[in-house]
Amino acid sequence: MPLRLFNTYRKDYEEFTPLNTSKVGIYMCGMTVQDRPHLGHIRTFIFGDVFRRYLEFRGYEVAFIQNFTDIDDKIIEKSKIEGVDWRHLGDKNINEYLTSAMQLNIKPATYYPKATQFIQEIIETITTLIERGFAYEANGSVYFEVSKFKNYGKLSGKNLDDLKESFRIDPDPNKKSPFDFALWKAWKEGEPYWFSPWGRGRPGWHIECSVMSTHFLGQPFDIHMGGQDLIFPHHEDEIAQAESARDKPFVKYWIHSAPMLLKGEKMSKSTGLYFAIKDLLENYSPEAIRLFILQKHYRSPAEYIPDYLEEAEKAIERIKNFLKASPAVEHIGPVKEAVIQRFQEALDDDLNTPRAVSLLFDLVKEGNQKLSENINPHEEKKTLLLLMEVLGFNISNLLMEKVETDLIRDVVKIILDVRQELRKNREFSLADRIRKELEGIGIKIKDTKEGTTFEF
RNA sequence: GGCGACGUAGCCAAGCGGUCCAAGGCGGCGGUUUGCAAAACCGCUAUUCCCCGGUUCGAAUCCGGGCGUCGCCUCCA
Repeated sequence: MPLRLFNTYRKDYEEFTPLNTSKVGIYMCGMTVQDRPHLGHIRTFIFGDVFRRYLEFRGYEVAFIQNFTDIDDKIIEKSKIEGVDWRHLGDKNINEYLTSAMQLNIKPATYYPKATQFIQEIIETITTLIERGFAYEANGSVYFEVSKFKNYGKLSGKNLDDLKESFRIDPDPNKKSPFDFALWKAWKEGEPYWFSPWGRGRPGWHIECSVMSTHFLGQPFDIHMGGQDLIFPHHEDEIAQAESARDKPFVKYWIHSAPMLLKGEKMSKSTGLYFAIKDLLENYSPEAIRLFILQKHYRSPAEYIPDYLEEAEKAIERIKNFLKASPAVEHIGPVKEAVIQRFQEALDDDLNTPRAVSLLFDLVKEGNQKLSENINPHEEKKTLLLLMEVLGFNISNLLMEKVETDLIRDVVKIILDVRQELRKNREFSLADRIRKELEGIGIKIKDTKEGTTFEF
């Protein structure tokens, strides 16, 4: 079965065939780090994570590059407002991302290049673009001349005439045309700078991605991912730069994920309308956040309200209950091939994670049925764990009990033993009171045929 | 104004020409189990897929026209 993906460049589904038979290169457009990572970013990155895991599951070796753009206008602006060094601001947000990503079980990238680590290569590429006649210098800045690149607008479906109609900002007087974009920005007092053939300055916003992606993955490379909001102008400009610098196609497949909405509006740094992922992780489990995201197709806009995370939390609870209620699985032993087949069909179909997720719950249901008939559901459980692994759920998290020490366990056991006596003597009101009070401090107990169980 | 996406049960969300008299999750209702709970199981919860036309033997699925929502066109995952 071929893997079918929606390629933004063709605006249609395409069968995935990597440039090299067994190796796949993915460049995930990461954050510009002027602000804290939020749910919208995480949605994109979790899809990237699942896509990568699925390719690995299918036997590909994946090089996954995710950048941090750590120098640009907004970072400088924001650091001035906050009165901190721009590097400090960037590092803070990068660390916040990496910590949250780890909690969310997002596989670490092969490399996390930063724009400031590639200034020399950026300068070289800009020099090439000038030499080849695609760029020009003006007052210490360098601009890409859009009219020189014949395919401009191909990715975003825009043409220069339409853009002309809709141009909304005052054109920079240094530019030959308002569509031209900066490759290098001349230094201004109080701003960070690097030395270049055009004087002091810093890179423009799009060039770092063209340079870093091809540095690690070559040109062309297989997959470039990111949010839909990057299609224009960011990715359009990346194509123009890379293809003009090297006369070679830039990227084979462009994969874009839809935005996270908040009260009907896009969650975004610029509006301040967002939920920082770190804050969310204080109230919800990483598994619930992942489930919530994967229950929607990556190309559909998704509304966020806290209730949805609550719902996902309950759904995760259902899976957890099954995992805890069923016996541990052996390493060897059969899995449900038919379910794995359907799982693959779902993900082969442009990464249809909602359909893939539904199989998880089918397995839980079948497994529970077996449990209630006293049959060991080892096949269901084994298959479930396998599928969850591919979807990036942290299995040990699901199986792990929360904060508890041996001492507390022993104390609770004593209490429950006494309660058991009360129940035997049919002193239910006292037994119920113990249950209720234990629940009040976060210890849930269940009376089953095999005895009373508890969890924190 | 230009370009694009979408509108499926109380809510979230798959399905994209027949196998759909429409997956899965949350919620609700009834039952089994339990001293009562919890968990779990069983059954029910969209005669219909925004509206109106059309194509077809057959449409949630294709086409046309409405209405509505969102994204991009300026920094954004």
